[in-house]
Amino acid sequence: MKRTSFNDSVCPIARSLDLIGDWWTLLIVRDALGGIKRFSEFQRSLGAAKNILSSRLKTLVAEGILEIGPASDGSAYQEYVLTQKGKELYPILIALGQWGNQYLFAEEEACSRAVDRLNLQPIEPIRLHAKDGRVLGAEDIQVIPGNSGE
Amino acid sequence: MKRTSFNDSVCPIARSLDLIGDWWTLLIVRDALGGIKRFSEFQRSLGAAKNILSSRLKTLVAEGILEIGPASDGSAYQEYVLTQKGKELYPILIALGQWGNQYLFAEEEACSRAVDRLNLQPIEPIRLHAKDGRVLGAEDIQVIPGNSGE
DNA sequence: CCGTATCCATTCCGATACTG
DNA sequence: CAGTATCGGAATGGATACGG
Repeated sequence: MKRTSFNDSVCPIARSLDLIGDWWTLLIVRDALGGIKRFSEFQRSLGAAKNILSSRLKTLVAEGILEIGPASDGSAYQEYVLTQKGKELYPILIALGQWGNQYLFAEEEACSRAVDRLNLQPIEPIRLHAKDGRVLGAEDIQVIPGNSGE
Repeated sequence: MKRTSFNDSVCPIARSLDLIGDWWTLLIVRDALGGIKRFSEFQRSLGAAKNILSSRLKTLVAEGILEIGPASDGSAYQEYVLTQKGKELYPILIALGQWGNQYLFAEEEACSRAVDRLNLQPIEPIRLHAKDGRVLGAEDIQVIPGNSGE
């Protein structure tokens, strides 16, 4: 039996998780956002085996999150760059990072973080806004099912 | 060999993914945010087997994302409610939902969505802000490593 | 109704060896 | 350097049966 797939679920969260909800893919995207482009760089940064890195990159390309381009430096090899669709995953990564930073690290534990490139200042915590500008907390949000509850 | 664990990584994204980066847990949190509390309700909503639901709930409780309380209705059974730590996962879910909604659904395909509870209006797209108030896009963000690149 | 225990198929992950 | 091929072990996921 296979894992149940969510790609025909009416819930966009479920459908997203079906694509990127595994342990490696979002880390690959994280590194790609950080400017990593080459196979060996991914491998070194992630510490993943080559075969699984290869397969993940392949599916990411197939899904239109990464695309393969010619190497920017002289070398004859390809490189992997994010598409627009892939770049737009960054709020998810930042949200994960902020949550992890808050709940999974000790006070002054060494910890990488995403910052404003311009001045290297930390990014403001994510806030969700309503149409009228109110800030929305967890209790202010409700889920309207598309059809079924799933 | 086991999966490599990221819980001692210096990257908060990796550490978060180590906890919640699997296919079921975030969906459980999604349902919990939607007000689901009982075992059978989770099971019906998720369509997951009882044993795997049971194990996921157990680890979520162990991690302090859910906690077990007495049933609010008359019944003698327990129920699972989100802790603060668990509730604060909602930006991640919303980010996933917004991304999925934009890139994984056809124009007018039926699709569940999270809305402002007060007036059932859609939530504004997530924007990241710098300390000085600028809106930050994917290119405006940089990752500063804690120690190693991982 | 709320889970736990067991079983089996599938998948995943990591190491290694190999090709161009 | 950039992958592919293969292999064994581990964990996962699902169905079912069982106990409180």
